Amino acid sequence: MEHVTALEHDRERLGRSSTAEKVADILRERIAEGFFAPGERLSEEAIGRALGVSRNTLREAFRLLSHERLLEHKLNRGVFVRVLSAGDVSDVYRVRRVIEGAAVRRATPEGIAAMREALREGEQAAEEKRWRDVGTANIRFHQALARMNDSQRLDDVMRQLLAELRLVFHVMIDPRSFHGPFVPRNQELVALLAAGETDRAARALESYLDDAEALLIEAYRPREN
Amino acid sequence: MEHVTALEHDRERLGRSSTAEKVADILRERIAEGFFAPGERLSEEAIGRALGVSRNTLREAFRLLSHERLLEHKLNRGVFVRVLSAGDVSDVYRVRRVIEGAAVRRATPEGIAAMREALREGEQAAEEKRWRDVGTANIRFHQALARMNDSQRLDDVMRQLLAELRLVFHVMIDPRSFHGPFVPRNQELVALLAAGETDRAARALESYLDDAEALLIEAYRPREN
DNA sequence: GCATATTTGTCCGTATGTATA
DNA sequence: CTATACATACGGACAAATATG
Repeated sequence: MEHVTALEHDRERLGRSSTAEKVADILRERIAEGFFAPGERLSEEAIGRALGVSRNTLREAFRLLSHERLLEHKLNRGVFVRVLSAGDVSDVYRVRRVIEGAAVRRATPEGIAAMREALREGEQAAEEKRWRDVGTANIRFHQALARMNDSQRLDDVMRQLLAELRLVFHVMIDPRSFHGPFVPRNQELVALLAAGETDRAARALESYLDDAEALLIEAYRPREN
Repeated sequence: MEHVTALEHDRERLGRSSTAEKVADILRERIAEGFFAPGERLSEEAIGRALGVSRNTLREAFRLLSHERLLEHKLNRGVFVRVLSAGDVSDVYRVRRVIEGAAVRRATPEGIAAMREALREGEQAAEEKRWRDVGTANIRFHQALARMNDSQRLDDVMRQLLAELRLVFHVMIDPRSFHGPFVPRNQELVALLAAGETDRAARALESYLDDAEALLIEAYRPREN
Protein backbone atom coordinates (compact mmCIF):
# COMPACT_ATOMS: atom_id res chain seq x y z
CA MET A 1 0.00 0.00 0.00
CA GLU A 2 2.66 2.47 -1.01
CA HIS A 3 0.86 4.63 -3.54
CA VAL A 4 -1.89 5.40 -1.07
CA THR A 5 0.20 8.28 0.21
CA ALA A 6 -0.85 10.16 -2.92
CA LEU A 7 -4.29 10.29 -1.35
CA GLU A 8 -3.09 12.66 1.29
CA HIS A 9 -3.53 15.56 -1.12
CA ASP A 10 -7.25 14.99 -0.78
CA ARG A 11 -7.24 15.56 2.96
CA GLU A 12 -7.99 19.25 2.69
CA ARG A 13 -11.24 18.50 0.90
CA LEU A 14 -12.67 17.05 4.09
CA GLY A 15 -14.23 19.83 5.99
CA ARG A 16 -17.74 20.42 4.77
CA SER A 17 -20.81 18.45 5.82
CA SER A 18 -20.77 14.73 6.48
CA THR A 19 -17.30 13.25 6.54
CA ALA A 20 -18.38 9.85 5.30
CA GLU A 21 -19.97 11.33 2.20
CA LYS A 22 -16.92 13.45 1.48
CA VAL A 23 -14.76 10.37 1.73
CA ALA A 24 -17.16 8.55 -0.60
CA ASP A 25 -16.92 11.44 -3.09
CA ILE A 26 -13.15 11.29 -3.09
CA LEU A 27 -13.00 7.54 -3.46
CA ARG A 28 -15.66 7.58 -6.18
CA GLU A 29 -13.57 10.01 -8.18
CA ARG A 30 -10.40 8.02 -7.66
CA ILE A 31 -12.12 4.87 -8.82
CA ALA A 32 -13.57 6.59 -11.88
CA GLU A 33 -10.16 7.82 -12.98
CA GLY A 34 -8.62 4.40 -12.48
CA PHE A 35 -6.35 5.38 -9.58
CA PHE A 36 -7.82 2.40 -7.80
CA ALA A 37 -7.92 -0.42 -10.31
CA PRO A 38 -10.74 -2.98 -10.52
CA GLY A 39 -10.02 -5.94 -8.26
CA GLU A 40 -7.79 -3.93 -5.95
CA ARG A 41 -8.46 -4.27 -2.26
CA LEU A 42 -9.03 -1.07 -0.32
CA SER A 43 -7.48 -1.36 3.11
CA GLU A 44 -9.39 0.28 5.92
CA GLU A 45 -6.23 0.86 7.86
CA ALA A 46 -4.14 2.42 5.08
CA ILE A 47 -6.82 4.60 3.49
CA GLY A 48 -8.21 5.66 6.83
CA ARG A 49 -4.80 6.87 7.89
CA ALA A 50 -4.07 8.48 4.52
CA LEU A 51 -7.28 10.49 4.60
CA GLY A 52 -7.11 11.11 8.32
CA VAL A 53 -10.47 9.62 9.17
CA SER A 54 -11.37 6.83 11.55
CA ARG A 55 -12.22 3.34 10.42
CA ASN A 56 -15.82 3.82 11.47
CA THR A 57 -16.24 6.77 9.16
CA LEU A 58 -14.40 5.05 6.35
CA ARG A 59 -16.60 1.98 6.66
CA GLU A 60 -19.65 4.17 6.24
CA ALA A 61 -18.17 5.50 3.03
CA PHE A 62 -17.42 1.96 1.88
CA ARG A 63 -21.03 1.00 2.47
CA LEU A 64 -22.21 3.85 0.29
CA LEU A 65 -19.95 2.89 -2.59
CA SER A 66 -20.78 -0.80 -2.25
CA HIS A 67 -24.41 0.07 -2.69
CA GLU A 68 -23.48 1.96 -5.84
CA ARG A 69 -21.80 -1.21 -7.06
CA LEU A 70 -18.43 0.50 -7.35
CA LEU A 71 -17.04 -1.52 -4.48
CA GLU A 72 -17.69 -5.10 -3.54
CA HIS A 73 -17.95 -6.05 0.07
CA LYS A 74 -16.75 -9.53 0.91
CA LEU A 75 -17.57 -10.53 4.43
CA ASN A 76 -14.51 -10.65 6.65
CA ARG A 77 -12.27 -10.08 3.65
CA GLY A 78 -12.68 -6.39 3.06
CA VAL A 79 -13.82 -4.20 0.18
CA PHE A 80 -12.54 -4.46 -3.36
CA VAL A 81 -12.96 -2.29 -6.41
CA ARG A 82 -15.66 -3.97 -8.40
CA VAL A 83 -14.69 -6.18 -11.31
CA LEU A 84 -17.48 -6.38 -13.84
CA SER A 85 -18.02 -9.68 -15.60
CA ALA A 86 -19.05 -9.91 -19.24
CA GLY A 87 -22.51 -10.77 -17.90
CA ASP A 88 -22.56 -7.52 -15.96
CA VAL A 89 -21.74 -5.58 -19.09
CA SER A 90 -24.60 -7.23 -20.95
CA ASP A 91 -26.91 -6.45 -18.06
CA VAL A 92 -25.90 -2.81 -18.05
CA TYR A 93 -26.66 -2.55 -21.74
CA ARG A 94 -30.00 -4.27 -21.27
CA VAL A 95 -30.92 -1.54 -18.80
CA ARG A 96 -29.65 1.16 -21.11
CA ARG A 97 -31.84 -0.14 -23.93
CA VAL A 98 -34.86 0.13 -21.67
CA ILE A 99 -34.14 3.56 -20.20
CA GLU A 100 -32.65 5.29 -23.23
CA GLY A 101 -35.14 3.60 -25.52
CA ALA A 102 -37.98 5.09 -23.52
CA ALA A 103 -36.30 8.50 -23.55
CA VAL A 104 -36.17 8.57 -27.34
CA ARG A 105 -39.94 8.47 -27.39
CA ARG A 106 -40.20 11.44 -25.03
CA ALA A 107 -37.84 13.79 -26.81
CA THR A 108 -38.10 17.49 -25.99
CA PRO A 109 -36.42 20.52 -27.55
CA GLU A 110 -34.59 21.34 -24.31
CA GLY A 111 -33.39 17.76 -23.99
CA ILE A 112 -32.12 17.73 -27.54
CA ALA A 113 -30.32 21.00 -26.87
CA ALA A 114 -28.56 19.43 -23.89
CA MET A 115 -27.54 16.48 -26.03
CA ARG A 116 -26.16 18.88 -28.65
CA GLU A 117 -24.12 20.59 -25.96
CA ALA A 118 -22.51 17.32 -24.87
CA LEU A 119 -22.02 16.40 -28.50
CA ARG A 120 -20.12 19.62 -29.12
CA GLU A 121 -17.79 18.84 -26.21
CA GLY A 122 -17.15 15.44 -27.71
CA GLU A 123 -16.41 16.85 -31.16
CA GLN A 124 -14.01 19.34 -29.68
CA ALA A 125 -12.22 16.70 -27.62
CA ALA A 126 -12.02 14.34 -30.61
CA GLU A 127 -10.49 17.05 -32.74
CA GLU A 128 -7.83 17.61 -30.10
CA LYS A 129 -7.36 13.87 -29.68
CA ARG A 130 -8.28 13.94 -26.00
CA TRP A 131 -9.86 10.50 -26.20
CA ARG A 132 -10.59 10.14 -22.52
CA ASP A 133 -12.58 13.38 -22.68
CA VAL A 134 -14.41 12.03 -25.71
CA GLY A 135 -15.52 9.18 -23.50
CA THR A 136 -16.64 11.56 -20.78
CA ALA A 137 -18.60 13.67 -23.26
CA ASN A 138 -20.21 10.53 -24.62
CA ILE A 139 -21.36 9.64 -21.12
CA ARG A 140 -22.79 13.12 -20.68
CA PHE A 141 -24.54 12.80 -24.03
CA HIS A 142 -26.36 9.67 -22.99
CA GLN A 143 -27.12 11.11 -19.59
CA ALA A 144 -28.81 14.03 -21.33
CA LEU A 145 -30.75 11.56 -23.45
CA ALA A 146 -31.93 9.62 -20.42
CA ARG A 147 -32.90 12.83 -18.64
CA MET A 148 -35.73 13.30 -21.14
CA ASN A 149 -37.58 10.62 -19.21
CA ASP A 150 -38.05 13.44 -16.72
CA SER A 151 -37.50 11.18 -13.72
CA GLN A 152 -35.13 11.75 -10.84
CA ARG A 153 -34.97 8.03 -10.12
CA LEU A 154 -34.17 7.07 -13.69
CA ASP A 155 -31.47 9.73 -13.71
CA ASP A 156 -29.96 8.16 -10.60
CA VAL A 157 -30.05 4.69 -12.11
CA MET A 158 -28.44 6.02 -15.25
CA ARG A 159 -25.69 7.84 -13.38
CA GLN A 160 -24.87 4.72 -11.44
CA LEU A 161 -24.91 2.63 -14.59
CA LEU A 162 -22.49 4.90 -16.37
CA ALA A 163 -20.21 5.00 -13.33
CA GLU A 164 -20.08 1.20 -13.51
CA LEU A 165 -19.30 1.39 -17.19
CA ARG A 166 -16.39 3.70 -16.55
CA LEU A 167 -14.94 0.83 -14.55
CA VAL A 168 -15.01 -1.21 -17.73
CA PHE A 169 -13.59 1.45 -20.00
CA HIS A 170 -10.23 0.99 -18.33
CA VAL A 171 -9.84 -2.43 -19.91
CA MET A 172 -9.99 -0.84 -23.37
CA ILE A 173 -6.41 -0.66 -24.52
CA ASP A 174 -7.00 1.90 -27.25
CA PRO A 175 -9.39 4.65 -26.15
CA ARG A 176 -9.36 6.23 -29.60
CA SER A 177 -10.71 3.28 -31.49
CA PHE A 178 -13.30 2.73 -28.77
CA HIS A 179 -14.59 6.23 -28.12
CA GLY A 180 -13.78 7.87 -31.46
CA PRO A 181 -16.36 6.22 -33.73
CA PHE A 182 -19.26 7.17 -31.48
CA VAL A 183 -19.12 10.87 -32.25
CA PRO A 184 -20.68 10.57 -35.72
CA ARG A 185 -23.27 8.14 -34.39
CA ASN A 186 -24.30 10.60 -31.72
CA GLN A 187 -24.59 13.26 -34.41
CA GLU A 188 -26.89 11.02 -36.38
CA LEU A 189 -29.02 10.28 -33.34
CA VAL A 190 -29.48 13.96 -32.53
CA ALA A 191 -30.34 14.76 -36.14
CA LEU A 192 -33.04 12.08 -36.24
CA LEU A 193 -34.52 13.21 -32.93
CA ALA A 194 -34.55 16.84 -34.03
CA ALA A 195 -36.35 15.81 -37.22
CA GLY A 196 -38.96 13.97 -35.20
CA GLU A 197 -37.98 10.66 -36.78
CA THR A 198 -38.64 8.75 -33.61
CA ASP A 199 -38.61 5.23 -34.99
CA ARG A 200 -35.41 5.70 -36.92
CA ALA A 201 -33.82 7.34 -33.88
CA ALA A 202 -34.83 4.33 -31.79
CA ARG A 203 -33.25 2.00 -34.30
CA ALA A 204 -30.07 4.09 -34.44
CA LEU A 205 -29.85 3.95 -30.66
CA GLU A 206 -30.34 0.18 -30.62
CA SER A 207 -27.61 -0.26 -33.14
CA TYR A 208 -25.30 2.04 -31.18
CA LEU A 209 -25.87 0.10 -27.96
CA ASP A 210 -25.44 -3.25 -29.67
CA ASP A 211 -22.10 -2.21 -31.13
CA ALA A 212 -20.79 -0.65 -27.94
CA GLU A 213 -21.71 -3.74 -25.97
CA ALA A 214 -20.09 -6.04 -28.53
CA LEU A 215 -16.87 -4.03 -28.43
CA LEU A 216 -16.66 -4.21 -24.66
CA ILE A 217 -17.49 -7.89 -24.51
CA GLU A 218 -14.86 -8.53 -27.15
CA ALA A 219 -12.25 -6.63 -25.15
CA TYR A 220 -13.21 -8.75 -22.15
CA ARG A 221 -12.88 -12.12 -23.78
CA PRO A 222 -9.08 -12.47 -23.40
CA ARG A 223 -9.14 -11.69 -19.67
CA GLU A 224 -12.02 -13.89 -18.66
CA ASN A 225 -11.09 -17.39 -17.53
CA MET B 1 -39.74 5.67 22.86
CA GLU B 2 -41.85 3.19 24.78
CA HIS B 3 -43.02 0.86 22.01
CA VAL B 4 -39.49 0.14 20.90
CA THR B 5 -39.33 -2.57 23.54
CA ALA B 6 -41.45 -4.68 21.19
CA LEU B 7 -38.36 -4.86 19.00
CA GLU B 8 -36.57 -7.01 21.51
CA HIS B 9 -38.36 -10.05 20.16
CA ASP B 10 -36.22 -9.63 17.05
CA ARG B 11 -32.97 -10.02 18.92
CA GLU B 12 -32.76 -13.75 18.40
CA ARG B 13 -32.74 -13.28 14.64
CA LEU B 14 -29.25 -11.80 14.80
CA GLY B 15 -26.82 -14.62 14.32
CA ARG B 16 -26.04 -15.18 10.69
CA SER B 17 -23.61 -13.15 8.52
CA SER B 18 -23.05 -9.41 8.89
CA THR B 19 -24.77 -7.83 11.86
CA ALA B 20 -25.43 -4.55 10.12
CA GLU B 21 -27.21 -6.32 7.27
CA LYS B 22 -29.30 -8.35 9.66
CA VAL B 23 -30.30 -5.20 11.45
CA ALA B 24 -31.14 -3.61 8.12
CA ASP B 25 -33.30 -6.63 7.24
CA ILE B 26 -35.24 -6.34 10.47
CA LEU B 27 -35.76 -2.61 10.17
CA ARG B 28 -36.74 -2.94 6.50
CA GLU B 29 -39.43 -5.39 7.45
CA ARG B 30 -40.66 -3.25 10.29
CA ILE B 31 -40.88 -0.25 8.01
CA ALA B 32 -42.72 -2.24 5.33
CA GLU B 33 -45.35 -3.38 7.80
CA GLY B 34 -45.84 0.11 9.14
CA PHE B 35 -44.46 -0.57 12.62
CA PHE B 36 -42.27 2.45 12.04
CA ALA B 37 -44.48 5.09 10.48
CA PRO B 38 -43.30 7.48 7.77
CA GLY B 39 -41.84 10.61 9.31
CA GLU B 40 -40.93 8.89 12.56
CA ARG B 41 -37.44 9.43 13.86
CA LEU B 42 -35.39 6.34 14.62
CA SER B 43 -33.29 6.87 17.70
CA GLU B 44 -29.80 5.39 17.61
CA GLU B 45 -29.79 5.01 21.34
CA ALA B 46 -33.18 3.34 21.76
CA ILE B 47 -33.06 0.99 18.78
CA GLY B 48 -29.45 0.07 19.37
CA ARG B 49 -30.27 -0.94 22.90
CA ALA B 50 -33.47 -2.72 21.89
CA LEU B 51 -31.68 -4.83 19.31
CA GLY B 52 -28.57 -5.24 21.39
CA VAL B 53 -26.14 -3.79 18.85
CA SER B 54 -23.72 -0.93 19.16
CA ARG B 55 -24.38 2.49 17.73
CA ASN B 56 -21.66 2.05 15.13
CA THR B 57 -23.24 -1.10 13.78
CA LEU B 58 -26.70 0.43 13.81
CA ARG B 59 -25.46 3.43 11.88
CA GLU B 60 -24.16 1.13 9.16
CA ALA B 61 -27.62 -0.40 8.91
CA PHE B 62 -29.13 3.10 8.71
CA ARG B 63 -26.79 3.94 5.86
CA LEU B 64 -27.91 0.89 3.94
CA LEU B 65 -31.57 1.76 4.32
CA SER B 66 -31.00 5.41 3.53
CA HIS B 67 -29.46 4.38 0.25
CA GLU B 68 -32.57 2.32 -0.44
CA ARG B 69 -34.62 5.48 0.15
CA LEU B 70 -36.52 3.91 3.01
CA LEU B 71 -34.84 6.18 5.53
CA GLU B 72 -33.82 9.77 5.25
CA HIS B 73 -30.63 10.98 6.86
CA LYS B 74 -30.69 14.54 8.13
CA LEU B 75 -27.31 15.79 9.23
CA ASN B 76 -27.03 16.15 13.01
CA ARG B 77 -30.73 15.41 13.34
CA GLY B 78 -30.86 11.67 12.83
CA VAL B 79 -32.62 9.28 10.51
CA PHE B 80 -36.33 9.36 9.76
CA VAL B 81 -38.63 6.97 8.00
CA ARG B 82 -39.01 8.39 4.54
CA VAL B 83 -42.09 10.45 3.74
CA LEU B 84 -42.84 10.34 0.04
CA SER B 85 -44.24 13.47 -1.56
CA ALA B 86 -46.86 13.40 -4.27
CA GLY B 87 -44.01 14.21 -6.64
CA ASP B 88 -42.16 11.11 -5.48
CA VAL B 89 -45.21 8.99 -6.20
CA SER B 90 -45.44 10.37 -9.71
CA ASP B 91 -41.77 9.70 -10.23
CA VAL B 92 -42.11 6.11 -9.07
CA TYR B 93 -44.93 5.56 -11.55
CA ARG B 94 -42.92 7.15 -14.32
CA VAL B 95 -40.21 4.57 -13.70
CA ARG B 96 -42.73 1.76 -13.54
CA ARG B 97 -44.13 2.77 -16.93
CA VAL B 98 -40.66 2.53 -18.42
CA ILE B 99 -39.60 -0.75 -16.81
CA GLU B 100 -42.89 -2.63 -16.88
CA GLY B 101 -43.71 -1.24 -20.29
CA ALA B 102 -40.50 -2.69 -21.66
CA ALA B 103 -41.21 -6.02 -19.97
CA VAL B 104 -44.56 -6.37 -21.71
CA ARG B 105 -42.73 -6.44 -25.02
CA ARG B 106 -40.44 -9.24 -23.85
CA ALA B 107 -43.04 -11.62 -22.49
CA THR B 108 -42.05 -15.25 -22.04
CA PRO B 109 -44.12 -18.31 -21.13
CA GLU B 110 -42.19 -18.80 -17.88
CA GLY B 111 -42.64 -15.16 -16.96
CA ILE B 112 -46.35 -15.34 -17.64
CA ALA B 113 -46.54 -18.46 -15.49
CA ALA B 114 -44.89 -16.58 -12.61
CA MET B 115 -47.40 -13.77 -13.02
CA ARG B 116 -50.25 -16.31 -12.94
CA GLU B 117 -48.88 -17.71 -9.71
CA ALA B 118 -48.88 -14.30 -8.03
CA LEU B 119 -52.30 -13.63 -9.48
CA ARG B 120 -53.64 -16.80 -7.89
CA GLU B 121 -52.32 -15.70 -4.50
CA GLY B 122 -54.09 -12.40 -4.95
CA GLU B 123 -57.39 -14.01 -5.91
CA GLN B 124 -57.22 -16.30 -2.90
CA ALA B 125 -56.44 -13.42 -0.56
CA ALA B 126 -59.21 -11.29 -2.03
CA GLU B 127 -61.73 -14.08 -1.56
CA GLU B 128 -60.74 -14.31 2.10
CA LYS B 129 -60.77 -10.54 2.41
CA ARG B 130 -57.12 -10.38 3.47
CA TRP B 131 -56.66 -7.03 1.73
CA ARG B 132 -53.13 -6.43 2.90
CA ASP B 133 -52.15 -9.77 1.35
CA VAL B 134 -53.90 -8.73 -1.83
CA GLY B 135 -51.55 -5.76 -1.92
CA THR B 136 -48.53 -7.98 -1.35
CA ALA B 137 -49.60 -10.35 -4.12
CA ASN B 138 -50.10 -7.40 -6.42
CA ILE B 139 -46.53 -6.32 -5.75
CA ARG B 140 -45.29 -9.81 -6.50
CA PHE B 141 -47.32 -9.81 -9.70
CA HIS B 142 -45.63 -6.71 -10.99
CA GLN B 143 -42.26 -7.92 -9.85
CA ALA B 144 -42.79 -11.02 -11.96
CA LEU B 145 -43.77 -8.82 -14.88
CA ALA B 146 -40.64 -6.70 -14.54
CA ARG B 147 -38.48 -9.82 -14.26
CA MET B 148 -39.22 -10.60 -17.90
CA ASN B 149 -36.74 -7.87 -18.77
CA ASP B 150 -34.22 -10.49 -17.73
CA SER B 151 -32.00 -7.99 -15.96
CA GLN B 152 -30.67 -8.25 -12.44
CA ARG B 153 -30.27 -4.49 -12.22
CA LEU B 154 -33.80 -3.75 -13.35
CA ASP B 155 -35.06 -6.28 -10.82
CA ASP B 156 -33.18 -4.45 -8.11
CA VAL B 157 -34.58 -1.10 -9.17
CA MET B 158 -38.05 -2.58 -9.24
CA ARG B 159 -37.74 -4.15 -5.80
CA GLN B 160 -36.59 -0.87 -4.34
CA LEU B 161 -39.37 1.00 -6.09
CA LEU B 162 -42.05 -1.28 -4.73
CA ALA B 163 -40.56 -1.05 -1.23
CA GLU B 164 -40.93 2.70 -1.51
CA LEU B 165 -44.50 2.30 -2.66
CA ARG B 166 -45.32 0.17 0.36
CA LEU B 167 -44.45 3.24 2.38
CA VAL B 168 -47.24 5.04 0.59
CA PHE B 169 -49.81 2.29 0.86
CA HIS B 170 -50.10 3.03 4.56
CA VAL B 171 -51.79 6.33 3.84
CA MET B 172 -54.65 4.48 2.14
CA ILE B 173 -57.43 4.42 4.67
CA ASP B 174 -59.37 1.62 3.00
CA PRO B 175 -57.09 -1.15 1.72
CA ARG B 176 -60.01 -2.98 0.13
CA SER B 177 -61.09 -0.21 -2.19
CA PHE B 178 -57.46 0.38 -3.12
CA HIS B 179 -56.11 -3.13 -3.64
CA GLY B 180 -59.33 -4.98 -4.47
CA PRO B 181 -60.08 -3.60 -7.95
CA PHE B 182 -56.64 -4.52 -9.26
CA VAL B 183 -57.23 -8.26 -9.23
CA PRO B 184 -59.46 -8.29 -12.33
CA ARG B 185 -57.10 -5.89 -14.10
CA ASN B 186 -54.18 -8.19 -13.48
CA GLN B 187 -56.27 -11.05 -14.85
CA GLU B 188 -56.93 -9.05 -18.00
CA LEU B 189 -53.26 -8.20 -18.39
CA VAL B 190 -52.17 -11.83 -18.11
CA ALA B 191 -54.82 -12.93 -20.58
CA LEU B 192 -53.67 -10.39 -23.16
CA LEU B 193 -50.02 -11.35 -22.71
CA ALA B 194 -50.81 -15.04 -23.01
CA ALA B 195 -52.71 -14.32 -26.21
CA GLY B 196 -49.74 -12.46 -27.61
CA GLU B 197 -51.74 -9.24 -27.80
CA THR B 198 -48.73 -7.11 -26.93
CA ASP B 199 -50.11 -3.72 -27.88
CA ARG B 200 -53.35 -4.18 -26.03
CA ALA B 201 -51.43 -5.52 -23.03
CA ALA B 202 -49.25 -2.42 -23.08
CA ARG B 203 -52.33 -0.21 -23.14
CA ALA B 204 -53.93 -2.17 -20.30
CA LEU B 205 -50.77 -1.73 -18.25
CA GLU B 206 -50.65 2.00 -18.95
CA SER B 207 -54.22 2.37 -17.86
CA TYR B 208 -53.57 0.34 -14.70
CA LEU B 209 -50.60 2.48 -13.77
CA ASP B 210 -52.43 5.72 -14.50
CA ASP B 211 -55.31 4.72 -12.25
CA ALA B 212 -53.14 3.45 -9.42
CA GLU B 213 -51.10 6.64 -9.48
CA ALA B 214 -54.22 8.81 -9.52
CA LEU B 215 -55.68 6.97 -6.53
CA LEU B 216 -52.51 7.42 -4.50
CA ILE B 217 -52.12 11.07 -5.41
CA GLU B 218 -55.74 11.62 -4.50
CA ALA B 219 -55.25 10.00 -1.10
CA TYR B 220 -52.26 12.29 -0.61
CA ARG B 221 -54.02 15.53 -1.38
CA PRO B 222 -55.61 16.07 2.05
CA ARG B 223 -52.32 15.57 3.93
CA GLU B 224 -50.11 17.73 1.81
CA ASN B 225 -49.77 21.33 2.91
C1' DG C 1 -33.43 34.84 23.26
C1' DC C 2 -30.97 31.91 26.62
C1' DA C 3 -29.41 28.00 29.23
C1' DT C 4 -29.73 23.15 29.59
C1' DA C 5 -30.45 18.47 28.15
C1' DT C 6 -30.42 15.38 24.45
C1' DT C 7 -28.66 13.35 20.38
C1' DT C 8 -25.69 12.94 16.70
C1' DG C 9 -20.91 12.81 14.54
C1' DT C 10 -16.55 11.15 15.08
C1' DC C 11 -12.77 8.93 17.07
C1' DC C 12 -10.20 5.49 19.77
C1' DG C 13 -8.89 1.07 22.06
C1' DT C 14 -9.84 -3.51 22.26
C1' DA C 15 -11.61 -8.23 21.86
C1' DT C 16 -13.10 -11.69 18.78
C1' DG C 17 -13.56 -14.13 14.63
C1' DT C 18 -12.06 -15.17 9.93
C1' DA C 19 -9.06 -15.78 6.00
C1' DT C 20 -4.52 -16.47 4.09
C1' DA C 21 0.67 -17.22 3.92
C1' DC D 1 -1.23 -26.21 11.35
C1' DT D 2 0.34 -22.21 13.23
C1' DA D 3 1.04 -17.56 12.82
C1' DT D 4 -0.19 -13.30 11.10
C1' DA D 5 -2.95 -9.86 9.27
C1' DC D 6 -7.21 -8.06 8.94
C1' DA D 7 -12.20 -7.26 9.30
C1' DT D 8 -16.07 -7.21 12.56
C1' DA D 9 -18.16 -5.46 16.44
C1' DC D 10 -18.33 -3.38 20.91
C1' DG D 11 -18.21 0.35 24.40
C1' DG D 12 -16.63 4.54 25.92
C1' DA D 13 -15.41 9.23 25.14
C1' DC D 14 -15.98 14.01 23.69
C1' DA D 15 -17.20 17.90 20.66
C1' DA D 16 -20.72 19.88 18.01
C1' DA D 17 -25.32 20.48 16.70
C1' DT D 18 -29.99 20.41 17.89
C1' DA D 19 -34.10 20.26 20.68
C1' DT D 20 -36.38 21.60 24.99
C1' DG D 21 -37.92 24.29 28.69
